[in-house]
Amino acid sequence: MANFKTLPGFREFYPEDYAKRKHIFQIWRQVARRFGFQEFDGPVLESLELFKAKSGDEIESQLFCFTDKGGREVSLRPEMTPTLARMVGAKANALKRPIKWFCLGDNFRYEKQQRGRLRCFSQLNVDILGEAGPSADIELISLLIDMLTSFGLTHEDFYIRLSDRNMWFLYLEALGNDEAQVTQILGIVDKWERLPEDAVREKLTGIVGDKGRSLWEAIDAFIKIDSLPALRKIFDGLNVEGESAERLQARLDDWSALLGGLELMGYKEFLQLDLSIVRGLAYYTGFVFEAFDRKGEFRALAGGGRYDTLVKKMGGPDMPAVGFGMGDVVLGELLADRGCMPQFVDTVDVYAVIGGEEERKAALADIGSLRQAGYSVDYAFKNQNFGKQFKAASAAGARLAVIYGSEELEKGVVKIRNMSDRSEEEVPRSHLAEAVRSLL
RNA sequence: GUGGCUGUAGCUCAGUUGGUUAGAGCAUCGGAUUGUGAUUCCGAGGGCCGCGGGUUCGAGUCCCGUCAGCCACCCCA
Repeated sequence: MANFKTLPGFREFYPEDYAKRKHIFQIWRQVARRFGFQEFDGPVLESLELFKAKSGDEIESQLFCFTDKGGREVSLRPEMTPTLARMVGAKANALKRPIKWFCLGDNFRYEKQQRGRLRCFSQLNVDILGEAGPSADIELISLLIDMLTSFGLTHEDFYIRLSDRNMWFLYLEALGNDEAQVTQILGIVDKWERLPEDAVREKLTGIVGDKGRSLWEAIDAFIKIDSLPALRKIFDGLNVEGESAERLQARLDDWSALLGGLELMGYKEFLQLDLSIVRGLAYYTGFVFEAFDRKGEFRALAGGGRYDTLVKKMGGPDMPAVGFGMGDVVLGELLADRGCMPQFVDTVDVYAVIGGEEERKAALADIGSLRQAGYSVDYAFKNQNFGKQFKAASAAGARLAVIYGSEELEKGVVKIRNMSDRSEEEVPRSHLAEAVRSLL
């Protein structure tokens, strides 16, 4: 026995834990459907190449991958996006736009586990494909906020940090950097807070030479921007002209639309413009966002953004896309911390309290009927005194106890006890189902 | 993958400078209690002290290794 432990990073769900996960899944599904998204799923096991194609060869060290019996290099899925991109790409011409899909399933990453990070976790993915404008981003971010508030969280518990890789490109190119340099610089921006300042300056100098010093100042100023007016202002100081000026203006208009739309929907207090978010891997192409708890005690709750070029890269047609992922692990920790987790495992409607062996016959007959009528009913397998049975009824969360005592059965009745207010009434056994229905 | 800390019952923890058969509370089960959810009382089960090796007359205790967990890195799709 003692030798058969769960593998590191894999969880077992005892009923109490399962109830918590089920609660999370229920809200995820409920809100996604409220927003008109359709649920899909793909294979848990895919070819290793699929994930390498999206993220590069280096990803292999973090994949739960192996060679199968047919000699195929395969991997448990670390995320849904490549599968989604393939599925959408394969039927792109037949699918109604916009494509609004979500998926809920287990994902696997071969990493050393820590709090908030396991090797197997459930993740919700929500994506909109086929819409390039900010309406899709608005829809997705409002869905994310609505989902978190549906768990009982408020703007005092979490917020969304909004950023934009496009804006970074416009800014850094206006400062005279080419595309390759910008990509490298964004890799440093991602680590801006975590690396010591000297190390950051050194890396910048490595990319742009003597301009490293002024570039550091410029990036530091850009990261500190926390409002749209401040963003406009910083570009005023740079003489952006011609085609770049047009792209800049269009992008600023997108920002107005995004923030304006989310404010109209009542989500202003959840939003924070924060350009320090660029998100690690380089396939994000526009708005990016992450949800965090306000106190900063936990890892990111959710993260996502635009990936307008990925579907094509994965073999499909040109297809703008935006999506986010949210795992059950960090969310579950935050919900528990804020008292937003359900207290009880599944409960029953009725608990039958049985006086003895003779009474059991009548009870079993009625229990069968009640169950067929759709009520959940539980009862003790062995004869026990009433006190124990009421205790068990209470522990089972029963709303009603139906009492089968010799006195009642002689009169052809049973006693129904309302477990919450302890009131009791006698009803004829022939009318039990109706009585239960009216009391529940 | 690297480093630090921690492993005793299902849970929370005691366990003396190394010394007899490893304890408590909670939880579980049984009983007091075959007509009502509380309280109380009595009792029971439950441990290769993470695992392996070493030192010693003797190891839960000291040493080494290993595994697992936590924390910080790396990474975070």
